[in-house]
Amino acid sequence: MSLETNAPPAPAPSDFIRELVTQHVAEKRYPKIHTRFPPEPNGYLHIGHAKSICLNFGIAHEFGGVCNLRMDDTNPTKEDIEYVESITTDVNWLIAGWADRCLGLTAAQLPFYASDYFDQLYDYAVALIRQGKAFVCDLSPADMETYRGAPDRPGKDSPFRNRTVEESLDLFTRMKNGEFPDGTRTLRAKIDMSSSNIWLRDPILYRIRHAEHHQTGAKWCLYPMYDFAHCLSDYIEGITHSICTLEFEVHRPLYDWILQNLALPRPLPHQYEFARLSLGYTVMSKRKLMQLVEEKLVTGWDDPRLPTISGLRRRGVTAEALRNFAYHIGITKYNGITDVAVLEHAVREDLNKRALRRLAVLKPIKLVITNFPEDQTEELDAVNNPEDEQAGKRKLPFSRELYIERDDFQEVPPPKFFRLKPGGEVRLKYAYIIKCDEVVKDANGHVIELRCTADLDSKTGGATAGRKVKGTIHWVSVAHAVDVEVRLYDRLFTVAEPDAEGDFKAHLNPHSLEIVTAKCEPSLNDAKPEARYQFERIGYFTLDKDARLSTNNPQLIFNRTITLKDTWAKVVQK
RNA sequence: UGCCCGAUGGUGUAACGGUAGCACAGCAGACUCUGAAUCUGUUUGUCAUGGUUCAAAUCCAUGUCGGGCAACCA
Repeated sequence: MSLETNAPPAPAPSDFIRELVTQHVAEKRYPKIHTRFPPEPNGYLHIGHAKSICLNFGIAHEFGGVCNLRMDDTNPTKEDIEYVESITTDVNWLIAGWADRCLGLTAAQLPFYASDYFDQLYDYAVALIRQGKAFVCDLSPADMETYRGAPDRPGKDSPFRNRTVEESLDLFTRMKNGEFPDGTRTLRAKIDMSSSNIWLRDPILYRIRHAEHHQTGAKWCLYPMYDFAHCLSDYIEGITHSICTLEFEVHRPLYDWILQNLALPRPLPHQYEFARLSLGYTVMSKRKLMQLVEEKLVTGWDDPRLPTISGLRRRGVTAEALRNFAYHIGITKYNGITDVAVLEHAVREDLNKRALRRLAVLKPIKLVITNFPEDQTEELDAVNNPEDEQAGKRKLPFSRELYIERDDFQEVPPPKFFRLKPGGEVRLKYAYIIKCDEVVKDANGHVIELRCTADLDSKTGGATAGRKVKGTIHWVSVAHAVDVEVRLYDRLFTVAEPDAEGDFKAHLNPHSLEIVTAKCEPSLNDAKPEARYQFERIGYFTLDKDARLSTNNPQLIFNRTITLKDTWAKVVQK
C-alpha cells in the first residue's frame, strides 16, 4: 500500500485565478506559467499555507508550468534555519507524488532564497536612486510616522526628499558599508506622500540592520523590505503569476511601481490575491501558534492538535487528504470561516480507503465465554480492509477470556441500544454470537466481569452464521492482547472562533488530549510508522514518532487521527 | 472622517444576462458481522432599495453589513 498516489483531485478545480491563467495560456502571453510559494522562515507552515501551496503548485501542475519554493528571508532578526528546514520538509511532503516535478530547483528539492538576490537587489536600488526615484532619508522612526500622515490625512514630504542623487548614492553606499547604526537612515522610493494608498507614500525600500543572517551571515547590514524584495525576486525568477493573500491587495500598486520604474527587459510578473483560510475551532496566526508553543500549552510545533502541517502529519492526516481538502474549499476573495467538518470529512474519506482494520479495546472490561474451553485458542480470519480486497486478510486469536469495550455493555440500556446487555445477544466481530448470562460486580457494585455463552455454530461458515443479531462489537483476546499507549486527541479549542474576542487561550479545550492504555490484537506488534489503521468502531490511528519500535521493548504509541462518525453518540445525547 | 476589497442555504463554493447547482453539515430511510462505509430521499439561499432589460445572483446607482490598509514585519 502506498501512502501517496499520483491521482490528482478530479476534475481539475476552477476559480477566478485559474480562469485568468487559462486566459493567459490561450493568449500565449507567457512561454510558460511560473508560480511560487514564498514563506518567510519565521515559523512553521500551517494548513492555511497548505491551501496556498496547493494553489500555486496546483496551477503549475495543471498548466505544465513550474512553481518555486522561495524563502522570503529579508528580515534576519525574525528568522531561523530551523524554520527553513521544517518548511522545506513540509512542502516536499505535501507535493510528493503529485506536483513534485513542478518544483523549481528539483535536484536536491532545495528552496530558492530571496537572500540569493541581495546583490542584484542592491543594484536595482542604486538604479532607482540614479533615476531620482529613490532617496536616502535621515528621518527617525518616530518622525517617519508623523510625516506619513494617516489613511484619511495626507503625509508630508521628507526634508531629505530633494537630496541630490550623488548625496543619496554616497549615503546608500555608506549604509551598506556599515557606517551608520540601525534606525538612522533608510532608502525610500520617491512616489507620492499625498496618495490615498499609504503604501505609495514614499515607502521604505531598505533599512539598516546590523544582524547575522541565517543564509548570508555577516555580509550585509542593509536589508531590503518585503515590497522591494518580493516583486524583484519574482522578476528575477521569471515568475508570471505572483499569488498572495488579500491583505497585500493594497501593496499591488507598489509592486507594479517598482517593476515599472526599473526599465526591466523581460515581461513583468503580476500579483493576484485570494482569501486566506480560516478554520473553525483553531487558530492560524503564526503569532498565536508561537505563543502556544512557547508557553508550552502544546508539546511543540508538531503537536498533533495544532493545525500546522507537521502537526497534522504527526496526527496521521495524509498529504492526499490535505490536498483534497484544499480542492474542496475553493479559492475566492471572500473571507469566511471554513467548517472543520470539511477537513474532517476529507480526512475520513481518505483514511477509509487506505486504513487497515484492526481490533483494539480502549477502555476494557473482561468477558468470559463460559462454554469455550479454557486452554483453547482459535485462529479466526479477519479482513484487513473491506474497501480494498488487495489488502488481504490476517489471523485473529480467539480464546475463552476477552476484553470488550466498557461502553459496549449497559446493565440498564437506553432504548435502541444494540450492544450487550443482561440476557441480550450480540455478535463478536469475526467470531461468535454471544449471550450475556451473568454480570459480576465488586464490593462497590462496579461491573468487573461479564459471563457469556457463545453460539458455537454462529462463526462465519457455521450453521447459524446467518442469524441476525442487531449489534456487532469488537474484542481482544486477553491472553494475546498487546498493551499500547493511545493518545486521544480532540479539538484544541472549545469554541468555533477562539480568536473572535478576548484571550484565545481562555477557550483552550482542557480535554484536548486523553491518554489511555489500550488492549490491541497482536498483529499490531508489527505496526508500521507510515501505515494508517482503523481500530474498528473507534477511529483512525497511526503510530506516533515517539513510538519505540525496537523488538525488545516495543512501546507502541498510537495517535488518534480522528474518530469514526458516531451516529449513536448523537442519539444518546438527545 | 480617506482608500481598497467583498457579500449566493447553517458552512464553503458554482452559475460569466436565460431552469439557482455542488460539497460539507442536518434530517429521514435502505443496507450492514464496524450504529462506519455505501445507497436513496429531503429541509434551508441570491444583503437591501431603486434602475436598465423580454429576462438580473450576474449590469448600473444608492445604502447596509463585513474584511483590509497608517512596522525601519511579511
